[in-house]
Amino acid sequence: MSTEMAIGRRDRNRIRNRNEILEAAQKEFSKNGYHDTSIQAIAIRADFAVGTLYQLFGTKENLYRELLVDYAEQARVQFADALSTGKTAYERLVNYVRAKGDLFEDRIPLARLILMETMGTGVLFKSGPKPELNLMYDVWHKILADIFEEGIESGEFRPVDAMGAAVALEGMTNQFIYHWQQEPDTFQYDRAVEQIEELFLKALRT
Amino acid sequence: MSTEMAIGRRDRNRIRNRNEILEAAQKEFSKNGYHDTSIQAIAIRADFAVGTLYQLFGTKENLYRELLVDYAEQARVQFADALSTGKTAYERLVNYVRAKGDLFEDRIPLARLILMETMGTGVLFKSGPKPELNLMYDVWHKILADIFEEGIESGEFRPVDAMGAAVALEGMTNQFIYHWQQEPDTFQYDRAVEQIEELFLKALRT
Amino acid sequence: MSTEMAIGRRDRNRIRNRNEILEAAQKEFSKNGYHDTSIQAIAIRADFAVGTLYQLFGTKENLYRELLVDYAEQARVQFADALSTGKTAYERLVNYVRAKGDLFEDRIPLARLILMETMGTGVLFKSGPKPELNLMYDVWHKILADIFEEGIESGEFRPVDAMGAAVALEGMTNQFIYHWQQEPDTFQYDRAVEQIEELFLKALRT
Amino acid sequence: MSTEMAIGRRDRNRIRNRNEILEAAQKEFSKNGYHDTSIQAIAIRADFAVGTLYQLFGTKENLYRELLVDYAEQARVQFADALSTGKTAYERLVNYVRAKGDLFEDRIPLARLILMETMGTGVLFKSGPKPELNLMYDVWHKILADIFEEGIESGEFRPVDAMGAAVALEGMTNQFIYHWQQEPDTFQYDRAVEQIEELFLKALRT
DNA sequence: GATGAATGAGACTTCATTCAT
DNA sequence: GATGAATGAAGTCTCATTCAT
Repeated sequence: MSTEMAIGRRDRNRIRNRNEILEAAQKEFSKNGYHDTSIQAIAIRADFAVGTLYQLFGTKENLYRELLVDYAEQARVQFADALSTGKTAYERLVNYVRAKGDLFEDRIPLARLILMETMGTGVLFKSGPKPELNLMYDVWHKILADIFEEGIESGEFRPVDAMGAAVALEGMTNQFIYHWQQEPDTFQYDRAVEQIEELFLKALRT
Repeated sequence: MSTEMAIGRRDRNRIRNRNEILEAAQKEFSKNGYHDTSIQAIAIRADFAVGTLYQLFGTKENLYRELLVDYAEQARVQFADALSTGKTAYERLVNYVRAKGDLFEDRIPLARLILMETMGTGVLFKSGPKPELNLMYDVWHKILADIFEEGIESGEFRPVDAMGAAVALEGMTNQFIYHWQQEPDTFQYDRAVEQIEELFLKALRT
Repeated sequence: MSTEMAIGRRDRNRIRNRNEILEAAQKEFSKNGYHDTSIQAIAIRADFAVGTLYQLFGTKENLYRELLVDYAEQARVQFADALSTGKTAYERLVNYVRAKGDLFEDRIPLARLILMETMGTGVLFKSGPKPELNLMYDVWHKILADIFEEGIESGEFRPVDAMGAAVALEGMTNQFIYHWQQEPDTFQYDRAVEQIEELFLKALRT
Repeated sequence: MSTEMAIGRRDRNRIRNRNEILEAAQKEFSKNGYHDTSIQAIAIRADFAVGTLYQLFGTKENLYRELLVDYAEQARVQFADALSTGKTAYERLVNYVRAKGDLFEDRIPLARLILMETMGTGVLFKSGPKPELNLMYDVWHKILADIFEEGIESGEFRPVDAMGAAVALEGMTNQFIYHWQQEPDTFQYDRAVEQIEELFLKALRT
């Protein structure tokens, strides 16, 4: 009835295949990293022929990029949501930290890839600009800085450097997430949230 | 008479060659990362034959490992030094943060490699144990945690989770270093030190 | 009532499609040669699906063959026409040389393909017999030889080896055409015709 | 004793390998043409590993180019020799025609490649300038034209267009060589030489 | 001990061809 | 009849590693 229903079988198939391939790619790339993952391996896991991956994604690098961009978009949406939920800046930031943990929990295998790319050590960073992925670094810093700024202006926070606070918060969450990945049995992310509050956020309040 | 004096021309040569090769390897690996650096490229830059590299290091992976272990040892020494300088835990931690920045400043090209490896996304983390490099992650966390513990026991710091504080501090410094690498013109690491004090360390004091 | 009148819409469509595809194929093959032209590229230019091309032509090689055969037939007709126009053998041969130039002028992009194939270096010559294209080589030599023979028998030409004369004439025209393609700005084919007369044909006359 | 004796074993090996590979490449390329010959096939015939071919020649196209350039140089030398032997321009040209036949007889498999490239339908002509191979087309025309010019100036030949005569002669020889390749049992190149004299060269004389 | 030519497994990518819709 | 997504064999090229000199 709607225009969206006009999406044909062809297109639906295409999208389904695309997603299945991205799913397989995510698992393989996360396991061994970009260079030690072959297109063959992804194709086998996805149960498609190599040619199909190339028809849909063009190059290995592009498949990888699409994977991260897909994920970055999801993240952006969820984080924006978290950051707009809560009365105070403090609450919003806690929600963000929690959402970041949730995202990684849902898609644990992607965690290493994301950390790698956001830390600037990844594949995509080598070749020129990568506007799609800026979301993951610059823009996130900026968005967080805005929340800190808000809190400062409303008198909720001490007058600190908002961008510095944003960088610090990002660093902490990343490191806690990494720590959590390394020792999933003895460390829960819930404790990370608590500690970030305790060690950092509370101290910002006036 | 001592065994050390027994180092002959042979061994001295070997060591000199080893260092020249590691120097070249550092430059090449830092430029393009592990996978996009070939042994032949390193050999050319070092002005040795590939066979010589294989005689001294066995495999490409091992050459890379030795490089990082070398660096990790330097870092360990410098950090241990910084962490034992200063009267209070607070001062020692500030010295550590400063020393970390200095280390990266001295050897900027290695920075990406280190960040990559310490974030767990590097080559060496893939396969099995990597005790030498734990220095770079686990052990550092532990050493920092000990300092926080000291500060807590002496009443200098609030009774927080010491390991949590260590993780948080590592995360912050890494992120500031990364930020600094990205925007070397507008951001000085000195400001990072100040902000880490302002946002984090001061708030720990009783 | 006749079978020819029985050509229905179906068949007319089929022929129209066939021609559109051949047109596109000609452009693509001429641009990049046989091996560097893909069926998909032809399909896109012709605005048909690849499946349609395969339904009509079976294989890539066959599509190519049909293209050349089509062209060869056109050429045969035009050359036969030229060779039967003119009172003397001399005139007929001049007409032929002119017609050959005209043909290449009309369909310049095909020129390289034809030269390639007639020089025996093309795709179709590789595998076994290729009777359709003999038109383009053996048969042409023979037809020309017949004209020379006629001229000799009628006393118009000296008693030379007719086949040798035919081969020589073909070689000259091909080389002039090639020369002309290489330097279209400074060399006109009209001059080629004059020179072939001057250097070769006139000398044959008694 | 001479400096040439200073060529070491290494270099001698390298040159021998190079030649063996070129030999194998010549056979394979001549059999199936550039595109239908794989580096694998050449490597197997030459009894080297693929990597060795790549170490010595860089790319497939370059291996092919070297092959033709090597050959072109041989040809240039032999033709220059033939063209400088003989008292009259007529004799020199006959010597050239004969030398051309000899060259092709010695290295029959290369004939198709050479014709293909000199006719401008080959692989190397697609991508920009190819100065090395100009020897095979432009320069040869020019050199021949100079001989005709000489003959004209000395009064030995009629005052015809020298470049036209050169083009005509090249075309004839090429076509006779091709004809000869096609029917090696019934047609000897000796007859080609005679006929070129009879049909073309003699008629130029005053 | 040093050398570097030789190796060959394996990676990415293309594209002629098929076949279910 | 027409479509074009899917296929997978095959090709080019790289590079870690070896070993005869």
